[in-house]
Amino acid sequence: MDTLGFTRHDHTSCIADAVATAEAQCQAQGLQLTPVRRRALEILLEGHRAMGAYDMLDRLRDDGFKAQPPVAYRALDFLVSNGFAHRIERLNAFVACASPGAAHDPAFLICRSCDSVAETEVRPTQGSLGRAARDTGFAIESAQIELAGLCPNCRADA
Amino acid sequence: MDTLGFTRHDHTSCIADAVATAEAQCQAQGLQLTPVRRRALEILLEGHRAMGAYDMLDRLRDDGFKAQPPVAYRALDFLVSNGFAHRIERLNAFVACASPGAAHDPAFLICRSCDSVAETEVRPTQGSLGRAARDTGFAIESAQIELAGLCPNCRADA
DNA sequence: TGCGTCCTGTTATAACGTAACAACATTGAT
DNA sequence: ATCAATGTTGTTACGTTATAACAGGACGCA
Repeated sequence: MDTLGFTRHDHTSCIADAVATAEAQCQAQGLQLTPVRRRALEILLEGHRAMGAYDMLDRLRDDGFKAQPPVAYRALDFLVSNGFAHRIERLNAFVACASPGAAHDPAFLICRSCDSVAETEVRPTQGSLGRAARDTGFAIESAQIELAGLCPNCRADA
Repeated sequence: MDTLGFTRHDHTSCIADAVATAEAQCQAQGLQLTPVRRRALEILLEGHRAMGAYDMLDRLRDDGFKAQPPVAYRALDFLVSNGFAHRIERLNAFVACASPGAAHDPAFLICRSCDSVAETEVRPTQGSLGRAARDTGFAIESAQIELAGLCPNCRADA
């Protein structure tokens, strides 16, 4: 069980590593990490923070991309569907994945004060949730677990 | 651990009971279960099914309410903030609460085929989630757990 | 009566998301 | 070499979801 996102770390290399992982994985799977997609990933990685599609759009425009909404949504869809990012439903927003490449059922710890997001693993079919699903005959296909609260940094401020 | 929503039951009395519970609770807490709010609750209760705010709006209009979007959103906000309904983030939609009156951290089993929703209890601060949160110093304030899949009825059809 | 509070009615607009089509590049088959 | 298939981007236009802001009505209460 690994939790990232609220802790200090070497952020420059954290970005570089994540981009390199994405590159390698795209290479291996015949996916194209095009300039917009790559830049979108970098932008997400800059903060471990949820970012809306229109904020992403603005950032892409700042970088000189000709960007209408579909451009941002397509880049984000690519990142999400290939496991490089996740969508945070509660915020209508997106975060970079903390462990790209590894298949996982993520759960998110979302700070209501600074929107930073930490990601942790979960096995939804185990424990009480899985039991409840089995009891009713429900077949779980995907889980979305979002916990809201205060991150350690914002707790310290308050 | 109780799971409702996919099972056969006496639906007429299920609606009546839920409305009665809401009435009693409003009485007790000095809340006003006004006509729009009451009707909105009844509409949600008709199916154990997620319903969008604009669908609710249409239903209210059919019933003769003069309704613009804020009317539906206000009624739904009232129901949600007093525990008579829940918001399903994943669907931008709402369901009636399966155990109104009881304080609870709900988890939802959402059928991707028919949008019906079952509700089950969960204690997010226990188990691996709680452990992960404590390890990082994150203070959980609310949890939102949504499992998507196939309900028993839709499984049988397929 | 006049004040405060809560609720509703209404207008307008913000925020989020997508359908659909045109243009271009890459690849692979013939 | 050329053609078709596929995948990506650029663009317009629109659909869906949600809220700000203000006016007016109902009710309780000093």
